[in-house]
Amino acid sequence: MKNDDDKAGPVTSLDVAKRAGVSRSAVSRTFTPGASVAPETRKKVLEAAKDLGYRVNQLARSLTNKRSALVGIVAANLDNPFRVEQIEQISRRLIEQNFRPILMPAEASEDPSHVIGLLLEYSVSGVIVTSDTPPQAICQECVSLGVPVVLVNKRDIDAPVDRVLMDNENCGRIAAETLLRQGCRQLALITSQSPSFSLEVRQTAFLQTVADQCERPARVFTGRFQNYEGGAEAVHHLLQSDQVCDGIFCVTDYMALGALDALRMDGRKPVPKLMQIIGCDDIRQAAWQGYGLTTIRQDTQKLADAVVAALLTRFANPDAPATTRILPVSLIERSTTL
Amino acid sequence: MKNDDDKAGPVTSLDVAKRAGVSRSAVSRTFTPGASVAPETRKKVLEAAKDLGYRVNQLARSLTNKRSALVGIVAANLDNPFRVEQIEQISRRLIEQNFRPILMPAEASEDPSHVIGLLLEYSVSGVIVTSDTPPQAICQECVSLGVPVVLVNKRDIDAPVDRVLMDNENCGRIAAETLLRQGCRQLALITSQSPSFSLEVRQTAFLQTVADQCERPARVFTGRFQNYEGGAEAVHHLLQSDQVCDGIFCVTDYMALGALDALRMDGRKPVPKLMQIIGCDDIRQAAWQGYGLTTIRQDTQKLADAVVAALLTRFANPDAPATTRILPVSLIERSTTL
DNA sequence: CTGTTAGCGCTTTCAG
DNA sequence: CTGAAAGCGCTAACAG
Repeated sequence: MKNDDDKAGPVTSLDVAKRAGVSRSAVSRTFTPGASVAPETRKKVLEAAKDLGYRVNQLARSLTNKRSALVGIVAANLDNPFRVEQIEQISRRLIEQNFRPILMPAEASEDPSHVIGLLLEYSVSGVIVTSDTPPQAICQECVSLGVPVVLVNKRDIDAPVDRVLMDNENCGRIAAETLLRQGCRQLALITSQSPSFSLEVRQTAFLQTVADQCERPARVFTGRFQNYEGGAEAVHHLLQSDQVCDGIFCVTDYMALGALDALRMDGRKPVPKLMQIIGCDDIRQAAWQGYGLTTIRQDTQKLADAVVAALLTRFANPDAPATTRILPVSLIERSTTL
Repeated sequence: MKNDDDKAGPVTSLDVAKRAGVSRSAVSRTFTPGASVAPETRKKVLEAAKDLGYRVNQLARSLTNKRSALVGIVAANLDNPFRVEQIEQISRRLIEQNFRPILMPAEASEDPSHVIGLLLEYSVSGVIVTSDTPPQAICQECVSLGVPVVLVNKRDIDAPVDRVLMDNENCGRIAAETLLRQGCRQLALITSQSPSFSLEVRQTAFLQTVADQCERPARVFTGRFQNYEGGAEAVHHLLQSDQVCDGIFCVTDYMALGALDALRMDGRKPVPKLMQIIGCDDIRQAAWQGYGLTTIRQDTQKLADAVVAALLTRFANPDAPATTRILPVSLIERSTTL
């Protein structure tokens, strides 16, 4: 039933107004949730809009509102399946709440400032950072522009930004306690040479727990990168060292899979018989038949909920003090532990 | 050196103009690539802008330009690492070209129309679809609104939209020829019960090539889903069938990994000795030590380049006939073939 | 090269 | 509840 006007191009609220025989304001109100329009008027407008194929121009709307429904997501390390799960869940929640996520993949090393600047030009109403912790300066700038920043699994910072973390400390603790409970006598920690904040916390908690509950301190082996290859590399160091070891905590599943494969390839230390291994994150690959990795799960859905909740709360109350949400983790036992 | 005015809020071009002692137009021109401004003026403007912390409001700019730099990416199946690589590369290219990608994860099954509608409200200047082929109606609508659509690895459609495909036909052919060349006598095809367009083409080409070059036709086994579990499921069917078979083509690496693990778990058909297997896509996991999957590679960087090129070309020439870009593929031999 | 003027499409007071 | 009018921040035509 589309009635092409003479002039092509997108249909505006004025077109709809004319056809419905009302004013632009009436049209606007019809499409503004919670505005007062007579049911009669509303009906006429809706009908005209449908006939014409009208769509609100959100850009124009944002211009007056001073706030768009655009939200930036700054993400690095998309090769790690865990990161992907995070951003997928976050995007979905955002869209459910009628936001539109702008995805900004960032180099792992690169300073997120630049990318955040790019977002600011688009009047995003919020920025979610899952890459490196952005410098304080840019956070301050966002805040002073009224753009909330939510940091996911990032270090604390001296700026009023909200954070969502999973309970990294507990990850390390649970890993250590589980391995010891399963009878391991000499533990090892596998991590990356330049650990991010989360990894650092996991490491420290693990090492501390081992120190507290076991006579032998855990040994530490590292790979250059926080990925599959890094895990394999660390295992090579471990095997070369010829030191006794019967239980490993890998700070991420992504590294753990590399470690596990390297261990199996080598063959001297069958898992879990002579070597037990626990990862962290519960990426889908951990559950694959070929791996069956025991790990510590964090629920990316809950994480996404928390992130979006943080954002919404902040919109409602821009001047509230910065908050930190810590999400619980749980052990998932599969076949790499006894 | 930020000079807070009395009135807070974002700095506008007028603020900069005043401070630099010029008109708003001069400011606008300074920030418009390829506009003519006297170097002197430009300098003054830039300085004032920096002092004030000015940022162009792209939303306002888009409103006059009638075209934003927003580009929608509609993606499903983000659990498949290959999809993730695609969208990561595409996002990066887009950002390099100063676009901003809006990520719309879609349910695999769901009709992309709705999601595209959400994008249209934001005056996106293009839509890239890697999920299911959207219905013709919505494509028509995009086109008539001047919003180019680029389909990635999707079926052709009766609407003027550009497509980027990899050479799926060659994938199937190469797989068949390679397996036969390596001495396989009885081939099998593993695919999903409801194959997407790409998979269908790969299947058909594989089956056809086998029919042409081998006396025994290939057998087909399917899993319910196009994923790891689906691959494993198909292998179970294959093993249960008790039919002879010494070479498998899996239509995606993602399925192939599940197939490989199931085969190893079972143990009766060691790979590659008694069973050779070839996947397709070359996801990173295929190269993992634990898998070493022989596969057919498509270069996601080239794909991203082609997608963005299609978009740019279309901007330059909106009325050109629809194009299809087909990207070459190549065999990567690892350890699941002899 | 520069400033003035007139909108882009929408929302939002403010009277009626 | 409704319409008229003003303006969000920017750019594009046009004279100068």
